[in-house]
Amino acid sequence: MLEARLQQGSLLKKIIEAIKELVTDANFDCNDSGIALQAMDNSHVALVALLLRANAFEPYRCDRNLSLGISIANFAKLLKCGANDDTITIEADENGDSLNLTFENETGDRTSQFELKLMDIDSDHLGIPETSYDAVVKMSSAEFQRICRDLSTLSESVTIDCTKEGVKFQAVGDLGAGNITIKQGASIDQEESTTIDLQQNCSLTFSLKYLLNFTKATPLASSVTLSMSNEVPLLVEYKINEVGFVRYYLAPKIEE
Amino acid sequence: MLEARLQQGSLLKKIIEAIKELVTDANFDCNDSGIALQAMDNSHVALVALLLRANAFEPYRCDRNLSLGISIANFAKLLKCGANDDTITIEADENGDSLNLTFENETGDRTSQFELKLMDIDSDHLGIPETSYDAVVKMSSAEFQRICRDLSTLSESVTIDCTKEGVKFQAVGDLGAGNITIKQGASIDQEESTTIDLQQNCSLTFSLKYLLNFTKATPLASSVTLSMSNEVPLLVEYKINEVGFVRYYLAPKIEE
DNA sequence: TTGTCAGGCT
DNA sequence: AGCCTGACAA
Repeated sequence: MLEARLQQGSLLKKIIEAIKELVTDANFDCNDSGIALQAMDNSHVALVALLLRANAFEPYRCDRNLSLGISIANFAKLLKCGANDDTITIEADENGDSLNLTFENETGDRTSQFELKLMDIDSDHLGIPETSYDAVVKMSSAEFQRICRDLSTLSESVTIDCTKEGVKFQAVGDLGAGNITIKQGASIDQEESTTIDLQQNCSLTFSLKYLLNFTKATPLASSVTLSMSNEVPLLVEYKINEVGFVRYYLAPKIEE
Repeated sequence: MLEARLQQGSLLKKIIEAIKELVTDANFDCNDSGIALQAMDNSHVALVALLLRANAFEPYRCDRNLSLGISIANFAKLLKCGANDDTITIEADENGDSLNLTFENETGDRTSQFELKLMDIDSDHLGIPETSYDAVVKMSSAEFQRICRDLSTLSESVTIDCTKEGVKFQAVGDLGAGNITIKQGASIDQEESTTIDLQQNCSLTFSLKYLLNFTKATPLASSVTLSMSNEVPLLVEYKINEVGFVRYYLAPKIEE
């Protein structure tokens, strides 16, 4: 039996929007500490990890571990049936063949209930090692999105170089070439300011199509963290205040 | 060697937006007095002339005359990679096979560089005679845009009549007919006020498709000047404060 | 390629 | 506050 009530329903909507393009079906693993999801994207190139801590909900109740196989696309459809400032409650009972969604508006004079059929999903549960990275860049999520969007007009892929001076995004294409350099900590605004935690310079190349996809999570956080080591998958993390995170992993393109 | 730095980058973006629909490739002629462009539109019906004076830039440096063959479409793409309040620097070196674009944000913690490949373009350099016109109408650019937009729902072409009383725009089409008359000096606001400098009444008919295209320059100036003489191409001019102008020329339709 | 939706600008 | 442009999904 799971019961989880989320005051800020828009949060769940945004989270599902942030992953639905990449993952069509996935297991939501629920236990008393919260709800987690881990899944390879449809083309088995990227990996998505999501955590919603129990204390994000009020109340939160989960008697025993449950793995809810959810069609993300259908879940997203049902979530659109709730208004942004509705409270959302999700419930699953013991037999676990369906998920109940309840929307309540602020004044409490409207209640909507939806039932989502659950499915059996083979979980390719990859253990993700908690690595330490050579470079950890924290920057404005909007700026990261803008950079990915701009550079994708030039090329399919971007090379990210991290040095003490800053982080440089480069793309080369038919109509020309472009690079964008962000210096560390120049901005005064704390949230917007870029910080670079550098153990070692690194240079990696990634598919812009995937990065652009990751930036669907931009509405969830004002900043994003890019963690890199040479020849190791990039970690792109959006921390959601007091709630949890959405993380994306993407392997670098290998130099030929 | 050309180096030109424009504080208000949005200006260049707007200028290119104002001409890109008409002209896909054109030579930018640079000398020590500034940057100029003259080109027939793709269908060789209209003519576009652009001037950016050297003093619009700070600094401006152009050692020797250069003719930069630019794909306007690609230039526009790269310009979109800069934010509106970025400073833009354009540079071209001696061999002139590429143009460098640099964007810097206000705080200076982000620098973006883009390289645009140049091309060889045959310039059909038409000398434009500095005529004196029978009627010169200065009016609100927004109002002119609105008139063109409204009348193009009625017809393909508009007839403009200038008399002492004012300027009348007429269109006749299948669903009916319409005309809009602007009287001289009706508005109090100086910039918005319409003035008509009339030597002789005139009446000319133009393609609305082209006029509508010219009004892409509306964001560049609050007023527009229409200069007309019977059976002579119309001159539509947007003066850009302290910077230069965008001019469009369009031959009238001939009465059958 | 078209229609819908969100964000930015005037 | 309204209009317009750009982005995103079907």
